[in-house]
Amino acid sequence: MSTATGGSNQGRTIERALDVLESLERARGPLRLSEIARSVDLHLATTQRTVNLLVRRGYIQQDRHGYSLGPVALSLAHAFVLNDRLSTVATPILGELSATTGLTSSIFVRSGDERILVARVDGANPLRYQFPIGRRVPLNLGGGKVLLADLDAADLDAFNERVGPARLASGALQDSADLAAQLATVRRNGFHLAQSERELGALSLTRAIHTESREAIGAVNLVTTTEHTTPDALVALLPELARACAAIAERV
Amino acid sequence: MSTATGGSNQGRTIERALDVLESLERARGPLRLSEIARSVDLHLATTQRTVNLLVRRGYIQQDRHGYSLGPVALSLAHAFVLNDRLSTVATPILGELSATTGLTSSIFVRSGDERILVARVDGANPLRYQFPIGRRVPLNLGGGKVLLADLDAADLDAFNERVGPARLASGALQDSADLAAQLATVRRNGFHLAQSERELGALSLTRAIHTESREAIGAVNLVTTTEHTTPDALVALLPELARACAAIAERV
DNA sequence: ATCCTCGCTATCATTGAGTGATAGTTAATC
DNA sequence: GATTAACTATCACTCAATGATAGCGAGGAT
Repeated sequence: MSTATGGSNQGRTIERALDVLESLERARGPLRLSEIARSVDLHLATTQRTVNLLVRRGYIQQDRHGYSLGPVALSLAHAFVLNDRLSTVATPILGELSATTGLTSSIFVRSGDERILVARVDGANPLRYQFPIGRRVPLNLGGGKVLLADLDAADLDAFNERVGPARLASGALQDSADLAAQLATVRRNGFHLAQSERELGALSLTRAIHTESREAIGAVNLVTTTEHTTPDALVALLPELARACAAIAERV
Repeated sequence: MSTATGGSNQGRTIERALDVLESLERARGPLRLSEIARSVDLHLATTQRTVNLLVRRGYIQQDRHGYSLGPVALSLAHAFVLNDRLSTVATPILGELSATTGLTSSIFVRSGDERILVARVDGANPLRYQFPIGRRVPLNLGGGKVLLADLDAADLDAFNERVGPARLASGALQDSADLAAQLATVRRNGFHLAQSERELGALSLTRAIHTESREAIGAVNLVTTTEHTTPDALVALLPELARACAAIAERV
């Protein structure tokens, strides 16, 4: 339940404050002080001091139902969007990509053991389900795999250890052998084609953005549904996708 | 330069981490470690530990030019937008308000000694200048005054002491007597009409959202320009504005 | 009325986590 | 190849964070 730095011992205070913030991020409604304390496994007194400080600074707000994230979250995001090189460079390129393909395109980056959607441009055919900016999504599900492909065996094992197997939209679990096989395919092809992984009927084509030094700094995604397109037709758009990735890598 | 908790001594560690975050929020580009240290007045070693921790957690990212805010800012904002009662309740009401008036409407809340734009709906006549969601704006400039109107003399003095006089778009300073007079007008009229305060040629009509207990939880804003509307015509929209505020207060 | 429970706040002795001075490393620049 | 810049690592000291406990106020139940 907790992001739990466990009993670890360095940077404890700040780490705990971030745990509190993220417990509110995950919550689907206001939390009581005691609920926060429980979810991050902190003493009530410690939680109280931390929460009150974050309230004073606007990171948390309180109403009669409890505590939730405060408006400063918006300020940070606003500043991020203004300054972030990758998202400012990528947005117009996603615009072209969506214009030429007619599909929704998006870009995401790795953050810890998840990925975060950083920018999105909707295509002509709007999607039924939402994929909103800022959302945290598993790395080992759908297009996230292109960001795992470069991990060596030890790092991948450690990753699997930390996050466990992903559950597909079908309900099936994706074990580590499945994942390893798909990562090999990604390495061979340079892209990932996802069919009903995150969402039933969803179809996505994803490619990593590599710098000159082969480091993946993010990935670009084309999303559609089986109703609109066939897998083969989507893969046929790979050159467009690759061009967008190259253009972003060049300008970032 | 620093948000400086000064030499104060409680919650120091977390407060310093937030200072670091907000120094990057204010920065108009990547900052070097030493620049962060200077701007928040911290020892380099302390800054380094803090920054590295925030990098590990995704709140800060590093590139060859230095440090800037990380993508987790987006995740927090995403969660805020999903959960915040006020903004979810207000958005459709702003939609109606903008539809009937044809103007851009927005809602902001107080956060510390500033206000933060929480939601906005554009009108038929798009504005030349941007007023983006998440932006921090002075409380003592433009519509922000409706959130200061209920302060007693001592609190207002303390506020003026902390933030100093606002500078109007004309370049003139607004001293504490100016401010006090305008706050009295706000109390009498129940709204504030701003003419070229934040931006030359801008015209805005603002009203606070009061709960049953008379507490102001935010404010609603109608913005236009002198080219499109006269002050009198804008004030004539006050009933619409008041209705929106009442509707929000009722449902929040 | 009286007794609980719940949600939050306040106090305070203990101690170990954060601090900051210093030295080290890497990489670029002249 | 010397010099600067940017960041990292180490470590003894001490002060700030900690957590146990007590307190307060509001709302319900008996």
